[in-house]
Amino acid sequence: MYAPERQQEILRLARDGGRVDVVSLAEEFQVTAETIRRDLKALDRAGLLRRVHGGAIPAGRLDFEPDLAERESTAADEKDRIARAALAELPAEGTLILDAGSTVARMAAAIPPDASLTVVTHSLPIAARLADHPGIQLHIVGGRVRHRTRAAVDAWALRAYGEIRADVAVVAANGFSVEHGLTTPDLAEAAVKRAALTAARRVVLLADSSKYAQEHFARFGALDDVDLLITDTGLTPEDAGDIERAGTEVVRA
Amino acid sequence: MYAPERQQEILRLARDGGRVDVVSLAEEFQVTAETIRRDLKALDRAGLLRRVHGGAIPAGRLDFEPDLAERESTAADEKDRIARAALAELPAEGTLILDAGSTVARMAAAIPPDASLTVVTHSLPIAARLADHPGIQLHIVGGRVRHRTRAAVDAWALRAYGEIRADVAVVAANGFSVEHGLTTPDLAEAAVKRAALTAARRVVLLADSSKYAQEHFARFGALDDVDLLITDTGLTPEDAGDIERAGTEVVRA
DNA sequence: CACGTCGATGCCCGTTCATGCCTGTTTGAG
DNA sequence: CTCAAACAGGCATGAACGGGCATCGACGTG
Repeated sequence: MYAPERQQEILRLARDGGRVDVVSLAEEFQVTAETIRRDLKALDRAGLLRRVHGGAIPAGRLDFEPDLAERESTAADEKDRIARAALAELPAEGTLILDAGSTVARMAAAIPPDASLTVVTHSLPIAARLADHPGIQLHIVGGRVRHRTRAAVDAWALRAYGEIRADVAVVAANGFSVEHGLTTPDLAEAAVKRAALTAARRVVLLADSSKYAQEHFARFGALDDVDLLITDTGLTPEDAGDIERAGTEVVRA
Repeated sequence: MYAPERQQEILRLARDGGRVDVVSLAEEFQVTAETIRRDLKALDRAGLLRRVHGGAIPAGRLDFEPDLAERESTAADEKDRIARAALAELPAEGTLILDAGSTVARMAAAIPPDASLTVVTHSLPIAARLADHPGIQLHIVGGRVRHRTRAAVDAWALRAYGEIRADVAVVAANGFSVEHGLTTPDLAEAAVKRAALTAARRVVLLADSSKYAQEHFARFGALDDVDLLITDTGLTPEDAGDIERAGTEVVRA
């Protein structure tokens, strides 16, 4: 049996039974578990299956994105520390722009109940989290909602940010460096991020150290657009020094 | 059972029953409480559930009614029937405006996974629910978010609806009658509803029979702005007749 | 036909993941 | 205010994972 045949069959089994597991597939097709894993990985990349630990589930069967429901990764811990440190940078009252991103979301979730803020965001998860916060006047920025990030983008979002002026913007980036500035994989999202940080008097960037020196497709600003970078101790003091010389204050939480 | 499957099921149970608790989930799935806690934490981080001591409640509930035990569940039953009937009125493809409201939210949650639609909504819970639907191009309408209904209102929302034209709008009302039309308690919300139904070629009203002959503070349209009313069998045939004579088709689910 | 290439598969081994158990701390109901 | 239940964090364990390397057979070229 050829690999594509086997994968086809695996897909059928998965759709049929709602799930498959590596060990029984290996037994079934008389191959090793490694081979099955490679098959599942291929099907996962093709978007036909969703890989889970121990097996796979047909795509679309789960009505939420598991990559949003990130498990206990090691990064989660550092993101939490960054989020807590960021909290200290929030004004006691005033207006705040919150970018999309898991670290920002975590910070939003930790905003104390007695805070009194006006918050503007284009992130759906963050808005959902803050909607019932009694002290927060929430404004959602409209637009087309990207599936992967659940953030609003395009014309409505750009125009909305063009019409406001906030005290602080808390933004995230997939990559940042002194030379290439702030980057993210998606162009539409980059445009909104740029609009968001332009609309604020003070810009705070939350990014764990793994993002340093990364560059992605779309650039949305220079590092000196950022007034304060909050990151973790994974960033070397030398790198921190480079960034500070470029004019951005650095906090290593 | 894989962790994501279990989490999916927990989410379903939570949305279904309004709440879940750690101990019964642990029993139900034959795992320890620690594992359930980890699941709930993951779902909480993803913004799908709100963690509380002892369990969790679904994020973005429209109203936290004190006891949704019995009185709610009977109403829920009828709302579900209305929601299902409304589903049949959706175009196979095209653009759809969804108003805020629990019945509309139920309908949105029941949109089949193979649907291919463009959906515009100013309701945060509905947007959150549809954001990961693979076949739906979702647009969120921006604006100030009202705490009680978690819907966007005011200038941004009004302008957005003024700029679009949809095939169908599915709207809800707190009260409806032939004489006083469609009413709701909040003025700002009424303005958005009016803008939403003006932006659609066809207007479908979802309202259970308890809303009939009710009038609230803010009026956002006449009954003959509505092309089709979907309600439950609690509406008497005579009342239905009155409404149909006024030019609105009535479906009693 | 001989030889080199390449893709598929299997094997090995260090790493990660999911889960359970334990312990000290926090929470909230009475 | 008290106390049992719930929680968080640390640790242990076995299964699952994934990258690197070896093998094997199919294929193509000279």
